[in-house]
Amino acid sequence: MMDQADRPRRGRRAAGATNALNRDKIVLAALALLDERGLAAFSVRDLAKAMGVFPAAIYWHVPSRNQLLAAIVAHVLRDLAPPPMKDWRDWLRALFRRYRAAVRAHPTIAPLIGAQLVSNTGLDFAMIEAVLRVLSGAGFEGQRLVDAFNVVTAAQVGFVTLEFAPPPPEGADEWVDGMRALVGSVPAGDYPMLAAHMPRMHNRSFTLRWQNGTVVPLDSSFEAYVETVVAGLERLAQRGA
Amino acid sequence: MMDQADRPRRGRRAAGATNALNRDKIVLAALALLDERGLAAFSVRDLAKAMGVFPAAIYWHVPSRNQLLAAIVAHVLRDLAPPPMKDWRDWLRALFRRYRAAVRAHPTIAPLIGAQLVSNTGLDFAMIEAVLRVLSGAGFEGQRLVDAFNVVTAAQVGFVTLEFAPPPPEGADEWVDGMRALVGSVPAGDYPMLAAHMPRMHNRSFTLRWQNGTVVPLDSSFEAYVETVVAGLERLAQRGA
DNA sequence: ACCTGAACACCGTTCAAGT
DNA sequence: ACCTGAACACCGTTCAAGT
Repeated sequence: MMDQADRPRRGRRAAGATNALNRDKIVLAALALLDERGLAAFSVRDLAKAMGVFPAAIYWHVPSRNQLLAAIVAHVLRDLAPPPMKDWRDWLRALFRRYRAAVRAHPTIAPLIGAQLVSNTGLDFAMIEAVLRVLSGAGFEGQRLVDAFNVVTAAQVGFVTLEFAPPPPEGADEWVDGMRALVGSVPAGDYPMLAAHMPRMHNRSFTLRWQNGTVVPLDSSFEAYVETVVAGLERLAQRGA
Repeated sequence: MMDQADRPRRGRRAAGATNALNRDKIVLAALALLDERGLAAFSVRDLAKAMGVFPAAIYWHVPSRNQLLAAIVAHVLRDLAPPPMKDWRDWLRALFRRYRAAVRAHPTIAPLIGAQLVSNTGLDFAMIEAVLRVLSGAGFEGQRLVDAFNVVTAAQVGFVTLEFAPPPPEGADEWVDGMRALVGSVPAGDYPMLAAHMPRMHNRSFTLRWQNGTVVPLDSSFEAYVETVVAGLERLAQRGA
């Protein structure tokens, strides 16, 4: 959205000066730092240190920490649109799986996705167009098409955001132990369903786990989620005017 | 999960000393501050100031800022389980709508929901049991029941997290203007579907808006989302063994 | 144009000391 | 038991100054 990096470059920096700072390098270095240490530990100052530069240097290329994080998210989520397919259901399935794979490759960004309206640095017109076309092919029109677009976007984000929600800071063993104990101490009298299914649920379902999707992926649940959304949209399309 | 507030109270504080600090009062004051100024502006120090106390006083009742935020989320999301209903579809619809209403009442907490695994301060066994029972009544069993539980949990969070994602800090008028301009400048030749539907989408669909759900609620899309998930689960239940 | 060096106005959290 | 007062080790961001 037009920042310093878009200004014309008339500098006389020689072609060999490959160690110059720029926005892309900053984004990549920041992403590497995030992958390594997590979001909670990420700071512009540490990023500057890692790049061998003063903190203020970062701010010549990037307007703020928040916008930097938005740019990182946009980078991780670029090129998600699947190639054209015959069946719109398959295309949506592919989209959801690609999205999950992208976040899984950089799971520390998961909480950033719903964190800001500003994630539009991408504002991927091609992506939106592709989703609209596919949903149109499924039979949606007018406001119902717009609603279906919003459904797809929300569905894309929902499961994955939760699956890769960050665990407590390392060394919080008390929390892990407490969580295990709590989950292991469900009174079967009061909660028979929960007690009966606990072997399958403990550390393997939302709100009953102490590790996130990087350690314990919820593959079968994710596939059920994808099928739910696809089947639901199919039904919604049939109901249409 | 057992913190200072759970210790036995043997103090001789008189019954009239109603201005004493405690965990509940801190949670409520913090929530009020969040509602007022937003998450980005929230600090423990400001909270202490607002309560007429030194920052360190907060830390006698609450172990950390993060745990305080988790407690706030748990408070906002308490008592979400709808009363028993004849039709499991109606029960799920009611759950999703109640969840949205709860977040809508305190929208600044939206980004916190997927932000931590530690939101378990609640760990609402009753809620989990209710969802399991309802889904069991719908025909899910075993691992498929667990998957369906995860689908419901993820679906609950997905749309609402996006709908109420925080806007950029106030005074960022350049961003709003830029966003408007960008959304208004879609080349119809390259993106015909997008251009055709722009009147319905601009500021009213994800990634093409500059205000969030507190200002522009996406009611019809949310209802479509709910129907999608319910219909999808219905289909999934029928497919079952 | 791009970066240094230093400063400003904050943070969350800890800890000895008071009562 | 509960809070004060002060300190520690950080932050994001700005800005004059250098090259």
